[in-house]
Amino acid sequence: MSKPNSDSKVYVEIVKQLRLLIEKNHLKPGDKLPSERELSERLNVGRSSVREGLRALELLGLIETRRGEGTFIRDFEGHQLVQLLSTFILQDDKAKKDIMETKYLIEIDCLWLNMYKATDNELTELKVWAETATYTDDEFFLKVVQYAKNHLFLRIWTILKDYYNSLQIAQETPKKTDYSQLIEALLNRRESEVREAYRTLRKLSNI
Amino acid sequence: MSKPNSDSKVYVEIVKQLRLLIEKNHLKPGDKLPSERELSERLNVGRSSVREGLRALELLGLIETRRGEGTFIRDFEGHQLVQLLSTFILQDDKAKKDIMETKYLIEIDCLWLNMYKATDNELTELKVWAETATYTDDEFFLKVVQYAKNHLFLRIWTILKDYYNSLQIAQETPKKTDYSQLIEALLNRRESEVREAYRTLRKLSNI
DNA sequence: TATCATAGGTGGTCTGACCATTACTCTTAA
DNA sequence: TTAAGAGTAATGGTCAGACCACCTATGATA
Repeated sequence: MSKPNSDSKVYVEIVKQLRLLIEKNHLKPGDKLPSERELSERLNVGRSSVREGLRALELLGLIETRRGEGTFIRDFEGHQLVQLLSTFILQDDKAKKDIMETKYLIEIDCLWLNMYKATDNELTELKVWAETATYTDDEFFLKVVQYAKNHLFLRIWTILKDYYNSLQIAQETPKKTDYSQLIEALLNRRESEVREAYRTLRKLSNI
Repeated sequence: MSKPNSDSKVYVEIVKQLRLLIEKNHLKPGDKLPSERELSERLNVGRSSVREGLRALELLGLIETRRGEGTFIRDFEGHQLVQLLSTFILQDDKAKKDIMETKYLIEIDCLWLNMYKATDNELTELKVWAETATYTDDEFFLKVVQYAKNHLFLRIWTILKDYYNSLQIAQETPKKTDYSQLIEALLNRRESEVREAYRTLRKLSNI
């Protein structure tokens, strides 16, 4: 290691060096990293230390290793991370409640945004789909969130959804009429009606 | 490893086993994990593999290791998750509108949560503070978000706030009366009143 | 030219060794 | 009896070397 920088652990230094290497060489997802042995030599550290760093990055979903081939930069979508963290973090009930609560409120936010942003055409189209097609709850609300036309909400909701599903909460599937009524309320552009429809769909007492 | 389960890598199995161990023994943040050598023996794997798993968890902020002492579960109530998620939530979405919109809606969500969760005492205390102390808008809403008692919202809002501030949006500072009226509305537990007060404070036409 | 066996490179894992730091234990002195 | 100290055990940190399993490219052979 060029700069052990006193007390920092070697594997952390490896991670930093790898980041620099990626940045310097403009490496993109799919590109190959140097082999473990080469990194070990170039950085003047043991191969096991290199591996500790690589394994951490792999668990984060930032790289991908294929035996016999090498280590590659990954096009990370984050699902790996979500899965892993959820199993650790979601142990206490408080966190579970937070996730449910947040997901619900953001769904309502997106419904609200729909009232102002979605066109009648879009909503009508959505309604037809909701009444004819077969879909999961996630698929329905994905459309709702998409129509809200806010990329941030889309991203946040997507992550929340993954966490939420990993909770394995027993829950009745809403009826088809619940969904179409919700959209009907959106078409009427009546906030209270929308909230009421959502409450019914999710079987919530308040909100 | 009792069940190598075909192709899964050993260090991933280690991570799983550790999770089970934590769950089974009801280990809390601060508690000590078995030593690397003991884990290596108990799970019948090499110590280096154990270390790969532990290092990954450490980089995620889930555990903490102290040389000479041992490995401990960390209080991951905290920021590690946010940090990691934020990098890919907000990496290229700099759309001003989205950030503003999301921040406002989440602030309203938190206000709403306050109506149900915050005690009269808390709100009164907050009101006194709002009328006497000097504070920034961020500081005020930080308290609001905190009183909402939802860590997820707290994390999301904190990130949004930073991005929002980096946008350098010209905006009038709300008056002190705006803040106290908002809290007054919370104390009355009237949703419409709260929304109206927030609208006034942010000088928004709708929402 | 097409096919296939071989060798070399790569990650995956284990073992054993040594160091630095901390915790523990037991002796010794006040 | 108690407090201080020295010595020992345990722990994480790191390295080196050895295999193995797998993939790829090379090159010889049919």
